[in-house]
Amino acid sequence: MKKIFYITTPIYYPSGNPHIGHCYTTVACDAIARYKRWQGCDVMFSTGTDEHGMKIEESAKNAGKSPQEYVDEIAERFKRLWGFMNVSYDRFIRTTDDYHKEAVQKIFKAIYDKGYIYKGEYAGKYCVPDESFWTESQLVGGKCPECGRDVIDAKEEAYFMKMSPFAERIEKLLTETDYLQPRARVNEMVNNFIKPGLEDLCVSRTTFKWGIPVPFDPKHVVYVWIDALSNYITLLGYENSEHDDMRFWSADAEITHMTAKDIVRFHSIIWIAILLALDLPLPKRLYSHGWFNFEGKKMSKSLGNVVDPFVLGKRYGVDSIRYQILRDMPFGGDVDFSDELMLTRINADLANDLGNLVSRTVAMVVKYFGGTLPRDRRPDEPADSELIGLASGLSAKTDGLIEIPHLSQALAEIFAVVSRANKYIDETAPWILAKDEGNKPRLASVLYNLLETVRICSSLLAPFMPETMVKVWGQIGANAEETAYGKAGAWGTLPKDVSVKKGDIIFPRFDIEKELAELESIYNLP
RNA sequence: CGCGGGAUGGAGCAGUUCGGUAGCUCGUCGGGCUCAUAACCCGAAGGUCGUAGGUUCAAAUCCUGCUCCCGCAACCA
Repeated sequence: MKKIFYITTPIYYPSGNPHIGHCYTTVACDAIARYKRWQGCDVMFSTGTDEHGMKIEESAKNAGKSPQEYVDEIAERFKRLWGFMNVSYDRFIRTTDDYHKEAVQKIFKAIYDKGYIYKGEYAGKYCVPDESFWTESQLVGGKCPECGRDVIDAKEEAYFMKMSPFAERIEKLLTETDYLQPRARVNEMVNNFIKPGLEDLCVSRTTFKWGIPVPFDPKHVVYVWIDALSNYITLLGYENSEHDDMRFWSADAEITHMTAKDIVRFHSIIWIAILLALDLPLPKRLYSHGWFNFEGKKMSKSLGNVVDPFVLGKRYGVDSIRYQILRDMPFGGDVDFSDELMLTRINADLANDLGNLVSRTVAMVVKYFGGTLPRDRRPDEPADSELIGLASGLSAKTDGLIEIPHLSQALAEIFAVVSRANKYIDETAPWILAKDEGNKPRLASVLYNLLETVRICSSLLAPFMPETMVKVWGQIGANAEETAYGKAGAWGTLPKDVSVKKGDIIFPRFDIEKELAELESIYNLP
């Protein structure tokens, strides 16, 4: 039976335009989803937008639009970006989708009927003119963060979900399994939230209307938790007839959530409580990655340093951007993003190492053999064995790293082999072999070994850079069958008399100084 | 004493679990090569691993104090 694999991005809050951070999470999921499909798994890859709440209501009002018009526009922008970035999601959920709203009401009711939800009072700081509740930590200098005026202590009726029945099982999941990755976050969650005692969770509000009404008490709307987190199951068909894919949320499914570190709490505590309340299986892994900081500072719109993925993708190529963000985001921590770092990475790895390797290999097959290798061969065990060993053992390594998922390291392993291949060219010096007709069989072996190495590396890179790797295959004469998962570890897959085809430069090299100046002027446009 | 993470050659990072000659990429300098995208290959310089102590035959790694940076602190990917 095929392995069932489900991977999710968070559903993004469309209070602004999507940026490089959204791109990272989504492209990482995309690479994993593509890799899993390539391995032959039954894959579901989901993303979407979280469209309810007070902020949306307000942003819409400020823009002079209805909330629905407003979110329609922004959801469209997210979809456009994912299309542009070649994100192969299977399903895009919007929390304003009818089937989702219907299912959330049923979920809310179900948890209520089990006795886990009760009516109580929400106490907080209230700004009278803005009609908004704030938490202590949201206040700016003790004042309303929106308008800067004084706030008062106030209470409102609200529904709460009990957390204590689940605390022990949540703690066990975090401390005794590999669910939450990286491990360092486990302490953060346990020490900050579980040890002090989980507070019951406010799951409804009455101060705004833009949300899903509580079915048995419609002056309340369902607050973010049950609404947004449930997307992971409603999009599979839970409590609705729109979809029928609950096999992805079964005990047989390998369920992976990917999020940035800021929403770890929601996925490691609240979401687990909801699932336990519903008696549903628990996901296998929550991978939380760090942030992109822009030259040391956190990205934010107010600092004006939000990186626009459309600009970068158009200028440098979508695959190059995909590669750079996945390669430079290490496991766990934050990373500094800068245009210079990005261009350096693209030049060094993609243009100089990989692109140039393809280019020089293909050029030699054309130059020395007219584009088609002869069948006569002379292998040389000692000289070839290291390269062949590394290349044919590569997929076993990346398989393991994708599993964890250490994407940056997986890419590093692949590029170590690319580098080894470049070195192999120097060691074997094909241009010298070419001078002696008697060495032609040896020369053919060398070039074949290079083509095979490129075939394996490009197959493994295809989930990360889907568009350009197809171009590579066109040049080295590889077809779909030869780049299949089963052939990634099989040396000698290309036909002996393989034909290559020279093509355009796959990854052009950029003049960094010039590009930095150009980008500067683009970003400084009014 | 709210919780957690970090500080490693000019830049960006790995190594810290379980102590044993300090590693990678970029940059710099020198050399090689000419198949290739001014690419590729080889070599070199450059670090008292934030700081002060402690444990040990031996500490980037373990322990203690301190300094600085960052995140979280109940809706920021």
